[in-house]
Amino acid sequence: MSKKDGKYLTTGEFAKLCKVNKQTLFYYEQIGLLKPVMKNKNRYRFYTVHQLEYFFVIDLLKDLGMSLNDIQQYTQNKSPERFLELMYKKKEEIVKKRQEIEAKEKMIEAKIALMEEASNLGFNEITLEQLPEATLYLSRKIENITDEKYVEVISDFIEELSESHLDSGYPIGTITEREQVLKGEFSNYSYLYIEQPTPKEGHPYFKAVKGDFLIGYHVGDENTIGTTYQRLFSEMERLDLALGDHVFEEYVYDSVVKNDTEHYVTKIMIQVNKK
Amino acid sequence: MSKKDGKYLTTGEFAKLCKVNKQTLFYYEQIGLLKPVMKNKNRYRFYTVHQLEYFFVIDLLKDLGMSLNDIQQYTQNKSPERFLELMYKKKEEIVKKRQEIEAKEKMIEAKIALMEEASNLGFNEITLEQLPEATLYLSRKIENITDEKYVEVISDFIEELSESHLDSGYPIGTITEREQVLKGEFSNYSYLYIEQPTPKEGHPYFKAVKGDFLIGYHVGDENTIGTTYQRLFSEMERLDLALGDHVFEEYVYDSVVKNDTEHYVTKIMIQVNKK
DNA sequence: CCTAGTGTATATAGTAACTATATAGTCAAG
DNA sequence: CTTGACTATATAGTTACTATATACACTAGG
Repeated sequence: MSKKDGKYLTTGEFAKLCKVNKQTLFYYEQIGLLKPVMKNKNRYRFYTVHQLEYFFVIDLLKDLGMSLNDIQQYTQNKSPERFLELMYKKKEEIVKKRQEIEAKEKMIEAKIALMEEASNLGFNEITLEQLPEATLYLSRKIENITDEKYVEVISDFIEELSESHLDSGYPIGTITEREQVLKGEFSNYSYLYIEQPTPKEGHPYFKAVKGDFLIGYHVGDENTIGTTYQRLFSEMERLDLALGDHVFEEYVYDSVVKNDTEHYVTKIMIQVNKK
Repeated sequence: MSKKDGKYLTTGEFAKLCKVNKQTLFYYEQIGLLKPVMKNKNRYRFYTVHQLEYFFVIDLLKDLGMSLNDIQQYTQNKSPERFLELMYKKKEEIVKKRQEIEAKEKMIEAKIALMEEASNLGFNEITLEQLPEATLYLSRKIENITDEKYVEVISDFIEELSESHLDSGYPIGTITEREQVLKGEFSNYSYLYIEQPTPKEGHPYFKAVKGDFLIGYHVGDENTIGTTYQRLFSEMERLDLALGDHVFEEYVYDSVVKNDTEHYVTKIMIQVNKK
């Protein structure tokens, strides 16, 4: 074979360079997506290095969510203009995709941070802490709301988080106002919130929190959260503290982490004033 | 229904927030991945907001290439420690994935740049240009090589490009040395190369190119490239230029762009010296 | 020259993760 | 009391592989 003929790659060699199964190449040939440049008398397939570049573009488009069928459609009727057009479109898509990946990276970092914090905790301790300023993105008000409205608000809130890329990976928490807490309506929340470690411009509903908080953990189902509140109130009295404007609740472990509700942990942060 | 009961989301509502098909939730339930917290007497499913966070984590893990089965395995036997461990691993993976996306973004940019350049060209013109310094990553020497060796070198080269993240999206070009060109062996290349617009540290095989080049385009199959070389040689004589050390060839349009080999375009860059 | 071992081929069946379709029960609004 | 928008189950189809079974081809060693 001449040098020129030697440029051909067998199916196995080609598959290895493409990092795919040989069968995949048969499949691509079958659907008319990528045919070997030639076959010898024994029907052995031969590919070229140029086809490798072809494959890489197919792989790129596939990665960007294009179906093999759509890719095939494109290859049937291709031209430099159409290719350029396609690349412009895909450029936009990949930028979006990169941003999504970055968001997910932050989400993982947030989960790690939360887990590391939680692993150092004794959930029986009650502590008095001065919390630094934090930026919270709030939902619409949900106090005394009807069931349908509640679902609507939650839906809108979550929708908005993902649309505005505000989903930080931190858990969704709840804010209860002093008034409801005094009435013992611990689950009659006023707002949902999510913490934003790196606040973004142009979102009006942010609220900064800062001040003294009495912090405790409720282990178990939400039904029994009243008992933990009582423990916290006793401690408040002992420390001569008055109930502040808000109480914050956050899930520390969610269902992803533990199987059984008995081990669910809710972090309760009661805003307090020194008498 | 009390406020507490109102926290439940129907399958449709939940699916919408998850941005998936309702059927997908049925499927997840079937494989034991995500069960609604309760069903009413009519077997209507009800989900909670906490399950939404659960779903997001499933979605994250899925995105990072974990199979539903593996995710299910994990959820069967989960603990804060295991979750943290998983997150550490996934953090590494997502960083890698982000880098891949970034590489592909660059690849698209490179393709766009090449296409835009090509669209402004008349392929019949021959021009004399002074090319700026460019960084090329070279393969091992392939001059007078055997067929098997040739395939091996190409494979190693491509392997290395992807492994070292050197695949810039620019086409793989060839370098032919003066000696072979004089003998008329235009396809007896000495090296393969790929251009690196943003060179990286720590890769020894780079070679910078700079100087005067006579540039022309061959339209059509590689077999007939000799005629275009003759045209270029005539032009060299007319301009009183001497053949320099190397000739570079690059595919301008590859098979991704055009269907027919008759329209394949090879850019030929002949290094020249003024006599 | 024979044979073992690796490669190639085709044909067909199986898989994962949906996705669509058909059929039927539920429920609130007019 | 019916209409329309929901819910349910069951089952079949789809995409993009992936594995298996069977047979032919090629190369190197005894």
